[in-house]
Amino acid sequence: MKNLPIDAANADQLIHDAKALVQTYPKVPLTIDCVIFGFEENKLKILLIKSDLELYKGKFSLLGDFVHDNEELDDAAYRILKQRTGMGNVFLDQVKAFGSPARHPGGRVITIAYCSLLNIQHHALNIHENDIKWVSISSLHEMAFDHLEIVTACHTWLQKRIQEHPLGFNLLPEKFSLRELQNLYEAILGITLDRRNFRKKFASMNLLIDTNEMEQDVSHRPGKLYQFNFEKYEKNKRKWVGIDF
Amino acid sequence: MKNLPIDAANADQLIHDAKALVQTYPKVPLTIDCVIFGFEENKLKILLIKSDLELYKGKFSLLGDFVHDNEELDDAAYRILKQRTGMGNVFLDQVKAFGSPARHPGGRVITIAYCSLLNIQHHALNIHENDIKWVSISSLHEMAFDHLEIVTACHTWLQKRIQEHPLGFNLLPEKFSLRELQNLYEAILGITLDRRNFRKKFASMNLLIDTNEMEQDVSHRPGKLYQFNFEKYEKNKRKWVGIDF
DNA sequence: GCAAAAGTGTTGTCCTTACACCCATGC
DNA sequence: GCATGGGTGTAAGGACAACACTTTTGC
Repeated sequence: MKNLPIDAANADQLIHDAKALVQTYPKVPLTIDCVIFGFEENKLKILLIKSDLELYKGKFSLLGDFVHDNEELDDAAYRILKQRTGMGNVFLDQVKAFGSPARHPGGRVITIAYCSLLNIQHHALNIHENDIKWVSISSLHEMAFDHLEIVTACHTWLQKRIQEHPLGFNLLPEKFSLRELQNLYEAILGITLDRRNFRKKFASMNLLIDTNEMEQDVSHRPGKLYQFNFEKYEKNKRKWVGIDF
Repeated sequence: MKNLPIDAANADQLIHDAKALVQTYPKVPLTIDCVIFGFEENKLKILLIKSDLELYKGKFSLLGDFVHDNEELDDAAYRILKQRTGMGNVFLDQVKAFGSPARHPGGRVITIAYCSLLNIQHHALNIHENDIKWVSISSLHEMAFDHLEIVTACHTWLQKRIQEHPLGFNLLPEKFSLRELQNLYEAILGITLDRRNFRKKFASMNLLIDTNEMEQDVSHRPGKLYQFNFEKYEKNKRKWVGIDF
């Protein structure tokens, strides 16, 4: 189907009409909240800040901000992440919108939750502010607003995604041992895995590059260090078909 | 951690402060768009309306509306669905928020896409309006706004979900033949499946109830009709662990 | 009797699971 | 030499993929 060309004056009029229409729409405040995951001491952690709202004094809150005018949602999430951590080029994905009318005591605020994964030990990571902390997810029982619900949703999302996509490597140093990788999976999924089968599984994928380096400063036999072959993974992504529920 | 009780006057003050804060937040229009899937003539279809915006005259648009004050997002999606189809108690799930500044020609409008599955032949389905149509998803190449992108995201979402959860039954009559079920999977996934393996797969799940009824009015050997055992499924949901990418 | 789809089983391959012992290193 | 975790192989069972013929019904 081809449309006839619309002359410029008419197009202007139509856009003017569209703008007038949008003016009549009700408006709500819109924020982004980032659930920033890290992995440290074999624990899954999130980057949190003490709530700046007096009403939630002492409680932890997610890192968030409004979405600016003319800013893409993804860009807003990146901006928040960069402002708070100093790191760019980080894994980030939208998870879910939360918009319960009562979720903010000051009136309705819609928030879109983004999930981010980064390596806590990364050199570029740069957390100035005093009251920003890495908090173990298992120790979180209370948070400001509905942020515990948001964290739970993101954790569930992560548990699922990490089994289907090689996200977990974003939480590890560039070079890591198989033990670290397994600890990561066990921490996120909350289960224990058979070591031999775990190693066989990753060996059979042929997506780990042997760096010919070994762990340093460990008080036992050092393990080999690997890198994940993102390039190869991208080329051979599996087409996933299999009914299973 | 226990907090000391806060006296009522102080609490009022804090809430007042919170409200004052939220007043300062920038606001944007917020809508919900519903991608309503149906299955008819062995094709996956979506319920669409001709755009009411002059600028997109003749193009199809998703069914959407603003979110009302004090309305849960999920409730808003249900409201839109009910208004347009007459059906309640329908599968509905949030898929993704779309908020590109340029997605609406009249200015920034955030929309949250919801995905719904219903049975086109269901008696309660009640579509009055003339310009609302079931459109085959494979015939969609152009839509108003960014709605084609939204539809694509929902289709991808559905392809994934239908393999992991028994959603597909929402698109079929209560009683259905295995052939219909297979056609549904093939249409949604865009692949062909081995008939014997497909039947074996569902037989081994033990989640189909044999109704002892047969297809009527078919010009060949009639097939058995089954119902899905939602109750049993809910009881025995599999705990899904398996790294695979 | 013919067209059209229903219904059914077997085999080989692959993946997953369960499980136990020796090895390298630091102390 | 001992503690700690690294590294490896095998066998059994289960799931999946490939594949062809007979049966029932409408016309």
